[in-house]
Amino acid sequence: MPELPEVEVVRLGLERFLPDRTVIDYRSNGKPLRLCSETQDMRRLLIGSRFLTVGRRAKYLLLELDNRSLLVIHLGMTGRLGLFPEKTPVLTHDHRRWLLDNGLELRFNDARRFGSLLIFPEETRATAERELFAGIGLEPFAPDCTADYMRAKAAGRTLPVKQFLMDGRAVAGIGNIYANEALFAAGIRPDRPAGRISRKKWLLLLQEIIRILRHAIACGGSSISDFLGTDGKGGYFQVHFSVYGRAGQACPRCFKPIKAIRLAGRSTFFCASCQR
DNA sequence: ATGGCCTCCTGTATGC
DNA sequence: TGCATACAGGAGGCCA
Repeated sequence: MPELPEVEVVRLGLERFLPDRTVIDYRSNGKPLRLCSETQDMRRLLIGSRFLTVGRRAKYLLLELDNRSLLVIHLGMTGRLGLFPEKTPVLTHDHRRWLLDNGLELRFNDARRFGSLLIFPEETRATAERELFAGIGLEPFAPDCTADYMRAKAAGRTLPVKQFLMDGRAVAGIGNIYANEALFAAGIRPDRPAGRISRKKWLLLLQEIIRILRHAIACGGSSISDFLGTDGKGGYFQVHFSVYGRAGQACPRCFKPIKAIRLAGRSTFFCASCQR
């Protein structure tokens, strides 16, 4: 599922095509999503409105309209957004569709339906955003997301650092893949208690997180099985994976076999020799 | 407060 | 081939 880089790739795709487009129609196939606003609210607030900006916070996409309402989209594990000519056959998991004034349709496809689509009118959007993002940490690219900040957040925590990164309350947008990759790059074992990372290691880890996320965005994200950008094309950062999904294969640094364990139920990959 | 576990849902891979 | 099982990139809720 999409982590920060994949969501950012989708955002960049939408940003090229959505601004200035007016919504002509909205259709739902009635299948429930994890969270979804009522069809009547979507139609009332979106039809006749024009998209202005396409933003992102953590793994959420924020689409602002000219009536100042805000469409919030979360892709969950398998959500995809794509733009298609109106006549394109609708696929099984195309759950929601927005017809635009240029004959293209924005479609939300989500096999597992863990995604969310929420519309907030101008009056409630500020409150809604505050509640939605209340527990979410800093964006990794934000200037105030520093080693000292991370160290302070992790102080006293015995939780494995991988879970600390993925949990999003300190730093946003890092999921299973990029947590694994960043910890390898920084030479830190995923099961090391978050509170037992030195300042020097936090400096290195943050630097690697930023480098890897940027590189992944430049690669169009990671497509393991189902991530696609809005243009329907996959990313290729997966060819740069050092540890993720590489159990038993040679560590790119020392050539010893990569280990696979489960941490909080999630697949975890690391090199026991390079990561301490 | 913290951390572990479970759940939502479907598709795919693997093993018997 | 068919069937059962495990697992998948997220995230929120519940419980000890």
